[in-house]
Amino acid sequence: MPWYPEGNPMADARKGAASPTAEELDPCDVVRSILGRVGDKWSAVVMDELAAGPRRFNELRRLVSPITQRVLTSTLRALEGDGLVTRTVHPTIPPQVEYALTDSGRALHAIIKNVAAWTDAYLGTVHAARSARKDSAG
Amino acid sequence: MPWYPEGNPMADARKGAASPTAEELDPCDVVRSILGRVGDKWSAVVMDELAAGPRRFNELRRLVSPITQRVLTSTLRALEGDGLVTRTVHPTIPPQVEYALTDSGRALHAIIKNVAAWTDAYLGTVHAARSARKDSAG
DNA sequence: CAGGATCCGTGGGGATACTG
DNA sequence: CAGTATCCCCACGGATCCTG
Repeated sequence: MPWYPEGNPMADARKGAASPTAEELDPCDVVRSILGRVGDKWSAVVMDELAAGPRRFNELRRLVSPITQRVLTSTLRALEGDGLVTRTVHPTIPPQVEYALTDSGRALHAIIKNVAAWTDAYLGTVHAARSARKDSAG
Repeated sequence: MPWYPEGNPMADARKGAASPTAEELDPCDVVRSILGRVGDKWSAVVMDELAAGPRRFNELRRLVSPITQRVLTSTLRALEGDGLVTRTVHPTIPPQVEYALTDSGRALHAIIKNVAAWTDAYLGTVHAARSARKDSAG
């Protein structure tokens, strides 16, 4: 039994098109959006850094290296929007904002680590396949 | 210890920019590319269908519903290029092509199912976070 | 049946400048 | 410090037509 819709997977789940009442919301769409989230360019890296403990914005910016400030912001907003990270503002001067993983974020991060383990196990297979592809392509 | 590079994650790993000699290839880049793969719009769905058994092209096309032929082709090529699925051509008339998961593909699919399980467990959390976001936005 | 070739719109993401 | 605002590029994905 598939976890994705028969007719229109994902659709505009990330835009919240029809705003269903949570119980009507298809888990399939959520799975797809979550896969898309951890599959985007930086979310997984950010989560992995946050797994070590709460971090501040520019701290993350440095840890996640060549990420742009604009992209880091939108990445964090997206993660926050799915309840994977929390954003805590300390009203000091200068402002201090701390980002941290939630329980769900931590659980999802564990799965990401499984992908890392998978890569460790199948690195040879992947590389062989890529080489073969390169081989037949010229 | 992070599974991604400090300086330049992903980079152009998917293009095979410098064609490293397999041992020099950073596993980190591979993790990112794999996450990107299962995070794209259709790969996970295709793999889930293939998990039930080998399928032919147009068979998949119907199962994965509104996917375009062009996109299904490129998705399958990408999966094949990473050694996640095999493509077997039977020289009949009309031509018959069968796609199937490899061992690594099956293992990766298992992880994807974990994400589905995660979603099942945290669906409420995710929805609550999304509602809250919607709440403060509108 | 299983694609290849072509055209095109959308938006993810990079660079840069500015602000409370 | 922690963002917001703008501009821009191009890869992803959709639509359509054509073929061995």
